[in-house]
Amino acid sequence: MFSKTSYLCNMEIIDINKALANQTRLNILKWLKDPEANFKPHEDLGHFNDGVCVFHITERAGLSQSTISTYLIQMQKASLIIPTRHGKWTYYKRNEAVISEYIRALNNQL
Amino acid sequence: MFSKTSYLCNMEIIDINKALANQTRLNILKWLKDPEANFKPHEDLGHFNDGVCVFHITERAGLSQSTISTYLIQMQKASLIIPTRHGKWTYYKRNEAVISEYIRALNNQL
DNA sequence: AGAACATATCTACATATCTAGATTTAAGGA
DNA sequence: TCCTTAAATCTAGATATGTAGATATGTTCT
Repeated sequence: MFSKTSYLCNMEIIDINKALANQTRLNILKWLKDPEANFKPHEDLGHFNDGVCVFHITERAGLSQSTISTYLIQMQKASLIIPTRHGKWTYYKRNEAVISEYIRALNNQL
Repeated sequence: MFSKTSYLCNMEIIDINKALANQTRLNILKWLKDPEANFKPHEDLGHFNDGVCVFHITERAGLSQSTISTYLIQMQKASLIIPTRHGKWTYYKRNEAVISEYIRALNNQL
């Protein structure tokens, strides 16, 4: 049988390190840890269950919409965040399982 | 008073993430964890107290001497490794204090 | 001093990343 | 259906990274 924990392979760790090798992307991951503290409440949804929408992240980061969209997709490909579509908004939330597995992997391997 | 532990600032974490966003550099850091297992003994010195010389790391990595030298200097600038000159050889060993501080910082901040 | 060797630096080129404006796609509302 | 808005994709130029060959520097040996 397989263990319950998911192990990250080398390549995935490299992709995560690349994603976190940029101040804005690192900030985004930290901001998403506490959406209430870092973003204004989203009027149409009223909660942060699925994270924060691209528009608000763009606003907070101060870079262009296309740049932030590109960053978020890169972070999503590295499995750091999870997108959820609500109507015309895309919400991104942290993938806590992968983030803690990543830290555990560094602890063991580094 | 200041705490005894040294804290890594944001910029240093980014530099470490950049250094670790490459398979060869990540490998080098892991290899240096156990020089006996990963490198042949150095004839002229007979121990690994100061790590492993560039020549042996180059040999193990299979990239050019100039590439590995460049990588090692980048890792040193990110404080991940410490160079020691013995005659014509430069030995590099892990900077364990920074590495564990880095992991601790990720644990706290990520 | 001169030869030989280990490492660092310089130069160069290919590829990747950063970033934004323009365009396209998808969804909602008039 | 048409207009508006949010987000993704396309295009492009500036900058950074990956990587190696050539050269310079520092050290040891003869």
